[in-house]
Amino acid sequence: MPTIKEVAKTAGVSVATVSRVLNNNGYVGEDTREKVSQAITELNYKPNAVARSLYKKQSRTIGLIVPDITNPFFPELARAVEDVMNRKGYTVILGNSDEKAEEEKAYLTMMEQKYVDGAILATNTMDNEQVHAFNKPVVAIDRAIDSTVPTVFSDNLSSSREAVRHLKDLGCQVIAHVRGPEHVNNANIRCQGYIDVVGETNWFHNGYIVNGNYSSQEAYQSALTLLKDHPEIDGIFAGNDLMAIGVLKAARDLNIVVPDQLAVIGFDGISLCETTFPELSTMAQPIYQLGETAAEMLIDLIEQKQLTKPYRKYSAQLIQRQSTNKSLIMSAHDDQS
Amino acid sequence: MPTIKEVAKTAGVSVATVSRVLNNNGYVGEDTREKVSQAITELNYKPNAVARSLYKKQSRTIGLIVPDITNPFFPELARAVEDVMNRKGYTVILGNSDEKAEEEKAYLTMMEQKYVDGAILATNTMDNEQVHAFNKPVVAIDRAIDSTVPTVFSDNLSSSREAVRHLKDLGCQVIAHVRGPEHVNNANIRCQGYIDVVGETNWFHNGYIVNGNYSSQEAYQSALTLLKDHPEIDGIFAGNDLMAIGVLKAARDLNIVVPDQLAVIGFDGISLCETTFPELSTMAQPIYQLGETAAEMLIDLIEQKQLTKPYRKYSAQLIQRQSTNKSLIMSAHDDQS
DNA sequence: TTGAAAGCGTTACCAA
DNA sequence: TTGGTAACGCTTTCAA
Repeated sequence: MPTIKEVAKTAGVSVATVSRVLNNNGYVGEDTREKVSQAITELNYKPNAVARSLYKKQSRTIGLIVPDITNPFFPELARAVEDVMNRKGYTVILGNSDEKAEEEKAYLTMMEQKYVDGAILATNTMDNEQVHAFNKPVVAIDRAIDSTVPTVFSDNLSSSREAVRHLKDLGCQVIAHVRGPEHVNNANIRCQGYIDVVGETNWFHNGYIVNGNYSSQEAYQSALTLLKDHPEIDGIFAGNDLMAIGVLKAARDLNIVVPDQLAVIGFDGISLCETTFPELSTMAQPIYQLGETAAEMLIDLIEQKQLTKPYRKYSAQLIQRQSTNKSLIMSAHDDQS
Repeated sequence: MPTIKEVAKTAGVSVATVSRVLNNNGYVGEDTREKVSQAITELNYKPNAVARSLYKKQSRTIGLIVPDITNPFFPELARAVEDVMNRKGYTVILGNSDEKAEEEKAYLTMMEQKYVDGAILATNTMDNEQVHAFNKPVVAIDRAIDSTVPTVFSDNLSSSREAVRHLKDLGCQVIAHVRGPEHVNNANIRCQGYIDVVGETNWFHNGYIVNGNYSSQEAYQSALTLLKDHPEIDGIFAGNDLMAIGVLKAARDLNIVVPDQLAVIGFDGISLCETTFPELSTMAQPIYQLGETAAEMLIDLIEQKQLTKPYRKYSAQLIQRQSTNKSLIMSAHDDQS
């Protein structure tokens, strides 16, 4: 790879001049500019980004840390982030934290050492201390780290309420909840939304809340027990789609027909929902948009622009599919009669 | 962030000495080493990776280019790559190419400018010229770029044959194929595998091959037409799982019962297969392993170790689930009788 | 065993 | 309008 020096030499000018035409600043005579441009194309010169970074203390690189890219929620998010970053000339470093604090910490130090310009953290185990020790712009996705960290997230509370209300509207009498892990903030909020809607009913008790740890497998097991112990349940709100899929499986194994004996709704809006049978209703977060917004905010932060709104709350949208389809329930009843 | 200079100063030694203890090479007296270590921890010093890169012309960073991280095949691959890279102290840059040659080219030049140490290319549109212009170690995944580029891939030919043979063994009489895009190498090979097995049968003609472009949607449409036009079809081999899911949907819409009226098998082994109904049989590639191997090969290449085998072929494994489950077919017939 | 200094490829300041 | 040069933070050679 040719360096700026060689370009200067073949153009017969100094490196300073080459640098000027490269960055398009300072005065450069029209003819010299021409000579330099020629030399550049002739040598197929590409500026060395590392040398630039060293001097400028920035790298046009950002870090994206997710718990696990294998979790279907994150590829779409990552794609959105990468799309806007790429468009703006930034490069994305990807890290899987598995929600482990030490992993996240390791990524952050690595990023500092590499002069990363900022980071997007889609993670639930980062403490404020670490984030502030990381002395660069950060945007949190999906969870507020603390009030000083710009955040983009979904309105988990009202959306989960809406999900449960949807089940109610369908005519469900006894609605259970398969919740996510207790150490995950949004899981707690979604659970709260559920309680908000059904907590005061006369049938409600805590036994209707079981933990599925945001995992399809675990939700399957929990739902199996739950549905066996409580045949009266005719609606389930799962804290995410993965768990809802587990619930669907459990119902099938128990010969419980969804939606007519049991309505099921999930949360997140991952594309998996369309491949299940019956297709899964869900409170769909605008995943791509979340990622896009986070990326745009981070860039503004990096470029020292003022953020108009450091907190960006989106609401999830009810997508009704077969797993809570009333007309489907009706026709099923019709068939039986 | 403190620099090596400050460390040297507080330790009362030269930067050269600090560098020596940092890299653990050259002679350093026991007592000086101690002093330096103290200073390092005292200042919480972290070496500047960019400065290092500039000097060493390497960055402990590799690039991973995939067509689209949103395609369920790639998160697992990416995860595998990231896992081994992370373990070995490398950082992963992620790029989505959308199979566009110019995007890929742009990523490669960016990577050169950043002194990336090598790249893993999971892509189908890279021409040899570009790859060789990129003057760094490269490992291809899923497609041989050319014989000089180390590659890890699945044995698409024999695996697709096995898939079709599986359908035959089940007793399928007329087997169709929903193939992937024509410009994608492995799609052609998988199609060839299908032809190898059924091409000589008396019922076969080209109308039984339709294109689904590796997309669930398009496969759905194609399958709809195919199944309507050819009710005699009782087995479908789809070129990937996504398309198989589309086929499943089409069958459902046409009230064709899988597996007893129509057996369906996919290819890839993405986790989606377990969430469909009926659960999808597939030729499962060892996706994680492919990624792992590619990553390990790349590291060997970077560290100038001799590759024992520059071509690594894995065979996909038949995973039989409900969509081709014979006993299930049997019991279904029993039920009807 | 240690230090001085050159060099990695840029940018930006100061002079000319 | 241009060039010389210090500086970015590190590694390594050479000398001491």
